[in-house]
Amino acid sequence: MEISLKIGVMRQDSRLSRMLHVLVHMSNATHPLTSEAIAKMLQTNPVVIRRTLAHLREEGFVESTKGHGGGWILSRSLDSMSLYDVYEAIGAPELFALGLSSDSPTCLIEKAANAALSKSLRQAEKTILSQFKAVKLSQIAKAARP
Amino acid sequence: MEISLKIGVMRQDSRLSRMLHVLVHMSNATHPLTSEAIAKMLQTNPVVIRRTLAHLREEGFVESTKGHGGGWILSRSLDSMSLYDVYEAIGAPELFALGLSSDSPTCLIEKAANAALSKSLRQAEKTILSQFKAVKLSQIAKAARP
DNA sequence: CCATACGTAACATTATAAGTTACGTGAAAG
DNA sequence: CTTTCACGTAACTTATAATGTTACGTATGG
Repeated sequence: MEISLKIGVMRQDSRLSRMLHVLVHMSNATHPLTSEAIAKMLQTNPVVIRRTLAHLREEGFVESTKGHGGGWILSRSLDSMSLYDVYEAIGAPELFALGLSSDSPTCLIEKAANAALSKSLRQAEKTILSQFKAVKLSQIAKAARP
Repeated sequence: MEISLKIGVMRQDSRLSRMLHVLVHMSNATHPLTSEAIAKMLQTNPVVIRRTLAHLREEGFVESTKGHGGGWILSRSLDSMSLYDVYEAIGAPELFALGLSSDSPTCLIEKAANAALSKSLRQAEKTILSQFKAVKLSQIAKAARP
């Protein structure tokens, strides 16, 4: 008898969540963290880690070094990084799962329906992004201390 | 030579958008609208229409009749239906494309990161849903009149 | 020179909305 | 009563993007 719990498969983009997690770990580390070690933390694959962290490196949030003793380190303080910064760094992925029926509808009704919907979503986007800007990673680190 | 424009494929859930569109059309119609006619409006397949409208029927927003002259009609006024009502009727689908890394993290840092993220998202959810509640379909219909 | 660790291309997997096919049921037209 | 229409629904396929995996190249420290 096999008791295999199929753990909640994510169909949503979890990169932001993962990067927040990693960055705080990095700030606690005294040595560079290897992709493999990070992958173990996040229960995923080293290549996935490298891929996503590469974006953060491009934005100057982390640095990577090769070879012995290499890995990933923070290049800025958690206090200088907001949730928004990380979100932007990974490419500002789509926030919403709801979409419009058509890009450029000719039907007036469709236009009006899309307008109503996107007005609400734009408003919510403002809410999210302003909250993202208001949260520094240092706050997360602080909240994680027992 | 074939010039086939691959029109923007939606990877997001467009059911809400589509249903808003359909319902307003229904309110203007003097006869029941067939799934096929609706599918043509929305540039999709009749079965997709029946599937989604079935939810609205269960909630008492529309009725369907079979056979000659059959199709879909509104059973309530657009003025009595909010965007939120439709959203709920189709099953209150996931609003956000961003997800958390794990359902029940044991890592304190992961917990803190997820908490920060979901706090923002919950706030945004409130924004969206309260806006959905504030918009009646009759407003969309009105906005669509030239 | 060898082990380590990132860089990256190429490919496989997965989940879900969406699309499609097929056939059943019921109702109106004749 | 038979035909046609239109919904009801099961079963299957498709599409897409994040995710996962394999493989190999490159740089670095010992």
